[in-house]
Parts: sequence; structure tokens; C-alpha cells
Amino acid sequence: MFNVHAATATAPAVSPLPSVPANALRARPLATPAPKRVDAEAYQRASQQITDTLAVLRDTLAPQRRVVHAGDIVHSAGEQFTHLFIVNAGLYKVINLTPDGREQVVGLKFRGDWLGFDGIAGQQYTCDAIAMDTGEVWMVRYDALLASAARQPVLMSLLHEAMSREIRRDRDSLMAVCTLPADARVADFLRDWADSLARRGLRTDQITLRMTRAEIGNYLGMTLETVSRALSKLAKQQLIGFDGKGRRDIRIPDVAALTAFVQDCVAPEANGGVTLQ
Amino acid sequence: MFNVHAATATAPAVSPLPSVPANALRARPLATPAPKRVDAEAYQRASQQITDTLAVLRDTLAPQRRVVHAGDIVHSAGEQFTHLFIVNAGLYKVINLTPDGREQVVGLKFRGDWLGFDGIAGQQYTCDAIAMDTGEVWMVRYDALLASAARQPVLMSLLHEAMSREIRRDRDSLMAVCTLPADARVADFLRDWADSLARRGLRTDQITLRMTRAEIGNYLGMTLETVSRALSKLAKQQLIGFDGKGRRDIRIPDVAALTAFVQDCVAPEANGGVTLQ
DNA sequence: CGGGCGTTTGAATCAAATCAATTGGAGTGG
DNA sequence: CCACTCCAATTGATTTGATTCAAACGCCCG
Repeated sequence: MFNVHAATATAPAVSPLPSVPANALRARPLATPAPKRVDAEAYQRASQQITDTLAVLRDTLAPQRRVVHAGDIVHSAGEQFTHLFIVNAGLYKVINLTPDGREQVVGLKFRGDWLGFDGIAGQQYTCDAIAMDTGEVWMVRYDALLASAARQPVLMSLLHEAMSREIRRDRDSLMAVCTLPADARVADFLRDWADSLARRGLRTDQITLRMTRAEIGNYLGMTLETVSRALSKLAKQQLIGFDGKGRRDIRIPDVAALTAFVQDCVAPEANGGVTLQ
Repeated sequence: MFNVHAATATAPAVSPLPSVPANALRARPLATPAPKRVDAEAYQRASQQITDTLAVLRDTLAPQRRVVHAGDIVHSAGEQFTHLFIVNAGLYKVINLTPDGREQVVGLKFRGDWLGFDGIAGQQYTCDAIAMDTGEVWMVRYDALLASAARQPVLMSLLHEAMSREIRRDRDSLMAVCTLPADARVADFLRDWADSLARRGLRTDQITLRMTRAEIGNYLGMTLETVSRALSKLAKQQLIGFDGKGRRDIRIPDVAALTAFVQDCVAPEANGGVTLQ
């Protein structure tokens, strides 16, 4: 893990394509600490956008609503693909399975996310989607969705954007697993969770993980002991705090500090920060 | 890495949903060595399907063709999203970037794959797609594609299936990185590559990696030295062989043996195989 | 022929997994 | 209410797999 070797060690190769230089993005200065108010506005906008999107879907599709409780299976691997599911409320884990018996949490879904995209290609779902809490999903027959979308282009856009976002997010997960050490991965996981909540207009200073350490570890590619140690370390540095009786309620006083911690793991000497071990 | 702790340690929770039991798929016997002829037929069918799909896309979209050479940039992160790209020939790497400067190969694309899905959501690409060899991509304006697809539903299906496949594949990558030790990951990488070739009607006993060890390692989340060691180990066990002058032409006498090697890494004692170290 | 790059291989080090012991709640039943 | 069990979580000791550091080799190309 934590590979420092360069990835793109290929020849410069003058490109005939009408595109910006390969390293246009890399050339920009690192660390982009945007002002806090802008973030707050952006989050509020994102939250409103999710609400609006759900309203459109509800009004144009009149989806079948289904209330779920912790442990309920929304769809499972091997099952015939018929529906896509839109998360209106609750929290869901997506579990992938391999023929040889390995299984892993490969995604977590919140309000506004969709479930079941993996089923489109092969006519059957290739993973389990399980509710981790009481919630509500909207069921939409895929063929009905296509029919509606043919008449209402906005529906098609929403669908494509949701799939596109999922592809992006999966890639980010892969990157986190491949390029961050265990501590940073846990920190990034919490940061990401808080961010997901923020973009849905929820408070981020207090999050409730509805997962065991084993599940978190499975998601992040490490053992439960390593997760526990990482959390303890973050707590010792005051980056997180444990609230309530159990150790699943986590307080995040400053999300930006978590981000900084991740940064520091990536480039320890770059930042002038004191590495208080 | 190589987490053995159970992921789904949640309460059984009787589900009101009309779905198969959670562990219906897991209960089935492991190891599914399908007869070889069936595989060959399936591969041929897959190959024909890709060819047919490309023919449909060519005929209905009349896409702009673009010849590329090794190192050419198909699209790059930050660039305005306008086109999707369909790979007609060649091999491409997809490189993801983070604001803090990390970069990673997050995907490899072959004939029939699409490029650029990540750009749909935010109106700009979030990664670089770079040709690793001479090839040809077909450029399709996204808005034009939507317009055509509105009239030709088959186009829409092809698009959605391609996106769905990508989501699946990304999840499988994540699983390989999270649940397999380094040696197995390299073996799985080669097996997957051979499989990709086979499904495109190409020979699999002889593959040419157009990547450095550093790039392979970056893709698989390990260092170049570890990749090299893993390859040497596989070669020592006759699972692969080095052809030609350089060490990038790899001969795979028996793809099934590679699969068995991966299996054996996952469940060493389960299989009655002799663990010839 | 010599320099540069990619690759291999060995030895030392380190981060994370494994093994093991203990703590702490939540739930159950006397 | 308390004793009991069960499971999640923490923490420590040890092992191990992968990284890091280092050296050498082979190939391509000027």
C-alpha cells in the first residue's frame, strides 16, 4: 500500500487531440482551502438539488414506495433485475460477492442515491443492497423508467447523472484504498461520511455509524483491529470524539481538520504542520 | 489487507421484501469449473456481441473517428465534458487524480468499452484517458447521442449497459484490491486481462502488457518491486512465462491455472491442492 | 560504447495482520 | 435488581507480508 511511484511515466507524446495539456490540472497549486461560507452555500445548494430531484422523480414516475428496516434486503445478488431503487430515506450498504466466496462492502448509499445500476447489464443484480436503518426506497421498473424518460428528457438526465456519479465515487474509493495508509483511510471515510451528510443538509458534527468495526474494516480493506486503533488515534488527537454510551456515535468538531490529517499522511513534510504523533 | 472478518454481521432481521434469502447465493457450492467448450462458445458470443454493438453504433451515430497513438490523451481531467468515446481499437488507461496530488490508474479499456462517463455528472471529466497503443476511438457528442437514442431505443440500452458494466467492473477492482494478497492480485490482473482479450476474440496465450511495472503496481495498489516479485513467483510456478526479449510479453499457458492460484490464495486449506511454494 | 530507463533481486525495515487477553454494554432470565 | 451470557470494541504482543533501500542487470537508442 501507499505507493509513491509515479503512475504516468509514459512518453510525453505530442497529442493531436484538441484537449488541454495532460498536466494542466496537476500544475495548479495544491491545497484549496475554500472559504467556509462558500462551502456552506454549496452544501445548501446540493441539499436543495437532491430534494428537487426527488420531487421530480416522485411527480413524474409515481414510484412505488417501500419502507424498510435495518437488515432488510432491497435487492440481492443473482436476483432477476427488474427495478431500480431511489433512496428517499435511510442508509444502505452494497455488498459485492465473488464466486469464490469473498464478500465486501463496496458502497454506502444515502438519500438521493440510486440502487441497482449493476443489474442493467446482465439482467440480474450482482450484489446485495441492505438497509442499515429504517428508511424508504422508491421502486421504479426499469422498463417503465425508460418509457417515461423517452417522453421526459429530464428523467434521462437524472438517471445518467446518478450513474456517472456512481462511477466517479467508485473510482475515488479505489483511490483511497490504494493510496492511503490505514489511519488516513479511516479519517477519509469519516470525512466522506460527514460530507455526504452535509450535502444532504444534515448536521455533520455528530454522526452515527450504523456499522460494526468489522464492517468498516471490510469496506476500507483492513481488519477491525486496525479500524479500532485508527479511531483511537484520531480521538487522541482530538480530531474526533466519542459521544454517547456506545462507541458508534462519533463527534467531528472540525471536518477540515480531518481533511488536513489525510493530506498530512500523503505529504508529511510538505505541510509545515507539526506532526504531533 | 486480506481481511478475513465477516462483513455482514448484522441481525438476521426478517425481511418483508419479496426477495430471495440473503445468503441464497453464498450457500451454493464453491468452485464452478465450467466445461471448456462452453467457455469458448461464450467467448465467441461475447466477441460477436461487441462487434455487433460497434456496428450498430457506427451505423446509427456515424461517429467521428479518431486515430490515436501511444501517449495520446483522449480526454483529460478538468476539461469540459462534451463527448463520450467508444473504443474501436487499442488499449487505454484511465487515470484518476485527487486535489492533493495523488494519481492512480483506475481502469483499463479495450475495444467496445466507453470512455468519459465520469464527465456526465459535473459537466467535466474527472480523469485522464490515455491511449497506450495505436488505436481508434469514436467520438460521440453526448447531446447528439441523447437525441439519437430518443429515436432509437437500442442506443439507449447500449449506453446504459456500458455504464452498468463499468460500475460492476469498478466494484470488482475494489474487491480484488481489498481482499487479495499481492501475488493473487497480480495473478488476477493477468487473468482478467486474458479474459478481456478472450471476450474480444483475441488469443490469450500471449499477452503484451503495454505498461511498466510501476504502472501495474499503481493500478493494483502495490509497489513496482512487489509486482516484479509476484511475476517472478508466478513464472517459477510455470503459471506464466516470459516470451520475447523484453519482460512485457507474457505467455499464459493455462488461464484456469491462474484462477486456481487466486482461489488457493483465498482459501489455502479448502482446496486439496498441493501448495508448492 | 556508454547513458538512461525498466526490471530483477536481496536485505532491512515497517505497517498492518494475527493472535490473544480484557473491557464494556445490551439483553436475558432467575 | 443482579448475575449471567453474548457480542462489540479496545489494547497489547507478536508475526508476517509488503515496502523501502540498495545494488546489479539487461535492453534500447543515440
